[in-house]
Amino acid sequence: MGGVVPTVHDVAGRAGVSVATVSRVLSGRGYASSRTRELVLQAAKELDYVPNGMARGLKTQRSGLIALLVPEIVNSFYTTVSRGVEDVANANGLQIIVGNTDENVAKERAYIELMISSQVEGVIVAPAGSSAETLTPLITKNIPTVLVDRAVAGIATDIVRGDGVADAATLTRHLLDLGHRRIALINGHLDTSVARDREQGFRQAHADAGISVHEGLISSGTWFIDDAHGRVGALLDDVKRPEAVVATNNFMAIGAFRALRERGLSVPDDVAVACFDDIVDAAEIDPFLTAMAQPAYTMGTLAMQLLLERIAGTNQGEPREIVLESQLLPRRSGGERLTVQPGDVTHVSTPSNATQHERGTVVLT
Amino acid sequence: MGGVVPTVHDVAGRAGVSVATVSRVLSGRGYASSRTRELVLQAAKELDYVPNGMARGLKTQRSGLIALLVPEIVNSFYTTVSRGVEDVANANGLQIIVGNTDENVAKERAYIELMISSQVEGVIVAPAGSSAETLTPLITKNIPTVLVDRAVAGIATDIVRGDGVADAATLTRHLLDLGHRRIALINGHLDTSVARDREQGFRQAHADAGISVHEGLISSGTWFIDDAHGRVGALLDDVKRPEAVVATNNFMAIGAFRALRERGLSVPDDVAVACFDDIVDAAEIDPFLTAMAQPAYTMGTLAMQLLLERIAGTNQGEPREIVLESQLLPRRSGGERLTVQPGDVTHVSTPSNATQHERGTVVLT
DNA sequence: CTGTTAGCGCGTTCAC
DNA sequence: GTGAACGCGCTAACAG
Repeated sequence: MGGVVPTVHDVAGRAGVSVATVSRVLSGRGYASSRTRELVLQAAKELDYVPNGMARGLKTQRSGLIALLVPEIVNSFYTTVSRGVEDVANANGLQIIVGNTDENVAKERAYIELMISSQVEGVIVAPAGSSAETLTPLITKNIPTVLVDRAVAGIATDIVRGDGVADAATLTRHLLDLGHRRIALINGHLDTSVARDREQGFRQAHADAGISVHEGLISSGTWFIDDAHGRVGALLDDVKRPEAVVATNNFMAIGAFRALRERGLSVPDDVAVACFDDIVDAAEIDPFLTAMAQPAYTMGTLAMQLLLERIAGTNQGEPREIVLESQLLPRRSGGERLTVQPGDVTHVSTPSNATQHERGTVVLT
Repeated sequence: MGGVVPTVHDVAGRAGVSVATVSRVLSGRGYASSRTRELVLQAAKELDYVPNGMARGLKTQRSGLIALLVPEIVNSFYTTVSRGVEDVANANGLQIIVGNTDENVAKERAYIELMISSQVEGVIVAPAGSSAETLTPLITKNIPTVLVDRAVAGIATDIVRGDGVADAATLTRHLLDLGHRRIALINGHLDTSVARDREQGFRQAHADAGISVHEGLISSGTWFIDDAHGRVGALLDDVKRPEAVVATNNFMAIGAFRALRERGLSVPDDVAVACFDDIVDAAEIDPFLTAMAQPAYTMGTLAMQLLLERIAGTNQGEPREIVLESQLLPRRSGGERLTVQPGDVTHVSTPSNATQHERGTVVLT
């Protein structure tokens, strides 16, 4: 049982050639007679030789690695984004390494250090905070960086995101149109651009409709289930409970459902619920939750494509911003009176492929 | 600005000391006067110095990296496993890099090469196939390896898995008890140990009850949504459709629901459905889908703990096998006549923590 | 077409 | 307490 990992020297010795020849044959670059080539390949296979990526990377200054930093890997929105990133990366001979920052700036900072240390060739990040400080090491070191989902003030890089203001306005208007008036907004951390944008859109839809928002029904906090659970619970225990709840991400909607279920309240009869980012798995089983679905997979693929151009140097221009359209998926939790017909596009298909509602128009800014 | 990544030399120059001193200070090993220490730290901070992991790894023969290979990263079962792995790894100063094999042996092989090349210190893998061949490079190179979820004949390593036979028997018995007789088994790839085990349990439950299985209702194929969708569809279009469908993973249940929805059939009135591996997000919104929930998070943490012992050399003994108990979550899709009370444990909580039903007894074999 | 050699950035002896 | 020098495994010049 081996135990010792073979190196180029071992292969060279076995094939009776020099290390340089081995390197040339295996990396495909440089000349080699078909006979020696054969010899080397044979020896490499016999030894089960795998090149040491560290040594190679140290020499070539290339790692073939792309870093992806997401705030919450168990959230299907981000797994779908990551599939998009991965598919494009792999198609271009790059591997991705995923870091889960847990919405935690300190963890994010640690990951960025690790990524720099790993000599990744580029980074795609959905930032946990609003501070540019965490990301600056990437900028000063000229490591190609692309943001997804969330913008950060003071960081001028390519970014692929949704239109938080417009999306929130659309979703809110949808609820207003359904007759709801006391609408709660369970928002994420105001540190993030999306949270601020979505609150703005929420207010705007009210203003446009000439309806005043209920300030007491607006709250912000973390993006997590538990936090939303607590906040919605408090609202429900109040004398005048909200008629509808808008959660600014899918996890917070789950928190809302938990609070409702605990109190024996039913959706949408007692309280309507709608949220951002579809929960595909749930919708597959029962298309119930009304959601503003961002094109997660497409976000990932586009972010990776932008990154590729930066890495290759194809594009050295000004930072680009791609704003993708979301799609309103009116189902039943909002109190819709629509009857869903079999075959209706009220749910999305396998997240490993671009989905129907992901044909959002690309708006370049 | 910058653009050039600083090295030990830059730090040394700025601090007016030698590279050796810089290395000693920053790695914490070796002596240094508090004055020079100060100088070095200062210079490093000013330059935003981050050590080159490749160079360091090349020298120390340590990467601080753990590889995790899963067949399908968008499947919540595996994301939950990966959270478990990550939490334990991080607590021990290790980072994980995740590879998505897509149930594809070739992709798995490529990833394993990459992982070896990356000099990972250990590997946790849910194998895509039944062949030991893909994994042997890890064994011959003495890279600590732990399997999760799926066993592979001929690979003698630590493994953490569920009890496929018992779990399938329990779930099947549950459906039989509810009165279903024509039960379809939509199985995954028989290449994998779990698929074989689950079929065995399915048959056993029938035998125990003195009821014969309907061979025409048993099928196997890939673990993917689309495949299950097609197979269930064919069954439904048959003259005598099944009364119940057991999907051997959560994704295949989704495929079943798709086929049912297309045909306007309702669950459980027209056809009952149950599956392996809970879909937590869906259950949070509505605890509907009856499932045999494996303790995914715990699987991840235990696998990582076993791996840590192998890496540290604490345990050099025989391969261990940890078999975790699953929990039957009888909800409504199976045709249960239970009325679910608010507060009932019919769903699980945040997957980033060990959940209630994950208190499975640990059975050591 | 092939072998010798230098050096990527770091940690680590060993002298001083 | 500190610096000079070597080598981890690999690739890229340069000779031959």
